[in-house]
Amino acid sequence: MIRSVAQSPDNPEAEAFPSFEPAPRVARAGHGRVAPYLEGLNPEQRAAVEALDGPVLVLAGAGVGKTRVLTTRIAHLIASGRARPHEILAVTFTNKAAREMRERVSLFTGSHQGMPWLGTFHSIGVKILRMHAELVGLRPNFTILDTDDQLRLIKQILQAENLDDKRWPPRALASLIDGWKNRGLDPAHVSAGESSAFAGGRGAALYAAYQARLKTLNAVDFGDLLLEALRLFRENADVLAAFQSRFRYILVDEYQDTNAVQYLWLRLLAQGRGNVCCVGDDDQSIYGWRGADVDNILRFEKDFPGARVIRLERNYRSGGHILAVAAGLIAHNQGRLGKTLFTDAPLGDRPTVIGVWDSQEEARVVGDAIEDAQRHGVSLDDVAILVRASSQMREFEERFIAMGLPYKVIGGPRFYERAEIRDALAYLRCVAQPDDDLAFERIYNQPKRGLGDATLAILHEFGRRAGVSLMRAAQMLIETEELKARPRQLLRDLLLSFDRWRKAAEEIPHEEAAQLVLEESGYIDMWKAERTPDAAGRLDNLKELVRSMGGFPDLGAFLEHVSLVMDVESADAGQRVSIMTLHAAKGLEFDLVFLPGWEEGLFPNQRALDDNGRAGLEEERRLAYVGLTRARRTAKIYHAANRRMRGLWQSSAPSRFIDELPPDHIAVEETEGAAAFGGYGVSRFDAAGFGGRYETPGSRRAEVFRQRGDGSGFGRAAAGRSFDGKAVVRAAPASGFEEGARVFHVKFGPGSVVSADGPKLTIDFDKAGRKLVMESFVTAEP
DNA sequence: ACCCTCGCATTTTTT
DNA sequence: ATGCGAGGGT
Repeated sequence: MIRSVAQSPDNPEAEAFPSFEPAPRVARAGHGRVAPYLEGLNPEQRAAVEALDGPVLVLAGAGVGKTRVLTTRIAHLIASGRARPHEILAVTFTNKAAREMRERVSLFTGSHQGMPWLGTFHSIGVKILRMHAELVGLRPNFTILDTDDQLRLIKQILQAENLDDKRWPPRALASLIDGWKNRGLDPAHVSAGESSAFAGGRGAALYAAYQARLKTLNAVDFGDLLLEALRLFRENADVLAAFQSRFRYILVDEYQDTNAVQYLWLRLLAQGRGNVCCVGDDDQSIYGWRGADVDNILRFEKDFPGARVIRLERNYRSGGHILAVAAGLIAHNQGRLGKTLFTDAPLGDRPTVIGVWDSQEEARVVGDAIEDAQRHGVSLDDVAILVRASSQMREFEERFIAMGLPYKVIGGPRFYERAEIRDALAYLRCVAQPDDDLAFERIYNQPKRGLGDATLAILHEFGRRAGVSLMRAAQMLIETEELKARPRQLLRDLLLSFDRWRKAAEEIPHEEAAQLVLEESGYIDMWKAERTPDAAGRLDNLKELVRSMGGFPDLGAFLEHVSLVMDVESADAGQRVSIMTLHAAKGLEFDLVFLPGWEEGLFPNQRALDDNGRAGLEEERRLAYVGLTRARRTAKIYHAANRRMRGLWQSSAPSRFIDELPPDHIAVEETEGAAAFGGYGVSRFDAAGFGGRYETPGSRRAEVFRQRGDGSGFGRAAAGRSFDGKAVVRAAPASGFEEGARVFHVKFGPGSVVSADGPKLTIDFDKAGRKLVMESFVTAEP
């Protein structure tokens, strides 16, 4: 609810966030005076900072100063003498969040005092596993496989089992294993029922084979970083006890995103001192599809009896209308902890719902709106387009290129996932860890050096029987007659090179060694010789890779960083509009937010509904909530009556979420294209005998669902009103017009057809000039 | 070893 | 539509 609309001059967030410098001096708390870092917190924030002991759940809605509370809490723990930095465990999900927290904590504590146990779940998992690797059957220098390696390994296992990879795709097994690991299941605990989901009941056995293979490779995948850490604690009470007493205080960020393993792992640790503080927002739980379990946060008070729950509901980001709309929408979800954002800020702009004719018009009007905002002094950096699916991005990109509007796409393919970077890293891995078979396989004939599958098969076979890695197998085989002369020589050359590179790595700075490896191996030359347009970019990436190694003490540290971080910070110059998915937008904020594609099927996404029923719908709704709450000043929602999906045009109904927005807080607009259609086009259809159905979005949706006959559970009456007459949805009549045909358009008058593209006609109108119009608006000239 | 064609899927993504 | 991967042909 909007509690007050008076403008507050002392918005603590607005003042304290951008200007943290100079770093507040850490004063001793508890001398009667309030420690300076506590000043400027609102009462709830302050309660969340000061409730140090016992379990605490901080329900932090969007834009309530969550990060500030977390970092201040850490500062308070240290300043009050409750814990020293190395006695605090602070976990986040993303590297970005960890980095941000580390930076802000260091402003309080002074940069010399690091927080060794502040990091992502995975990085902390690695750290703990390296300390006790042997207890889970690994050597301390184990390698961390990325998804690519993981998949290739699974492929090999399926091949060894003679499974048809058409029928049983490796990807499917990979995601099953991933899911099992997310839920804390090792192969022995996978139920027969679940196991039957793959290769006729062999799922669990294949999982076991995969785990065994990882162990022989001395490797772990991402899931293991959590699962093995859990196993370590479960099977070694002494190790667990040591960590329980080490971590006097535990903080968890984004608790709503935790999965089962993370939860179990945390719970074990928290059972020690009991000082666990989880911060999260059940309304922003949008990662259920990758194992996050909202129930963890919903169950917190049960899991941790006597837990204190603190709600942060004072929002410092958005105007009152935006918050009211977001609140009205999310209120349609059941199973929430319940929390309503409010603000002292003015009501501000009403979120606008805009109906457009099709996705091209959508891109056009969004582009125009951005240019308009730009003219009014809005920086492009403060503008974002948040889409449900990345396939929606293309149309915006095309339009923005055409109009010369600078943009950036957030969350495309990541740096360390590029093929050339993976290849280069594979070389470095082979240098650092000669037994890294997956790395060796990747580069042993890359660039082409005449070593083919046949030789590799021999190495595999020999290595397997001798129980040694591929590199060692190669070393042994070049001494014998097993291999034909030519491959033997080629292999010998390669091994000699690696010996040389390893020596170099010890003697010269590692980035120079890396450069040497990439040059001498012919890898750089391979790309230089390639004359495809993207080769230059790849060479740049390789340069960037080598350059980025400079910041690390040695090759091993660099490789560890890479496997955990998987991305580099990119510095980009100039103002740009951001285009990203709603998922990628979580945690960000913009003055002006565009939310296109609010149509049934796309958003809420049909697949989410089909796969997960009401839970899926509610997660979609949370996604909508996340999108709306990104906006500081203005949110614009679009729905198109027609959209090209998978190559063909489909008509679509406005999203049910639009009906759920509180009508008093939104504004409704429609563009000419949509208006003409819904407006006086209808009577023409009637006259023309098309039997034009005049429908509300709601009735149309009802019909769509009736036809579909699904049971996804959307019987609930729409809470809002519908926007009558705004978007009539109809399939385009089938008949066509010949090129050159004389036609009459309700708005543009007479003209001649130039060309047709499906239901869209390009027409030279006698008076209005050339226009692209929908066929359904024209009739043959009388 | 390379190229071409065919078939297939196509929500969201971190570590 | 489009792009990616596998498989087959040259």
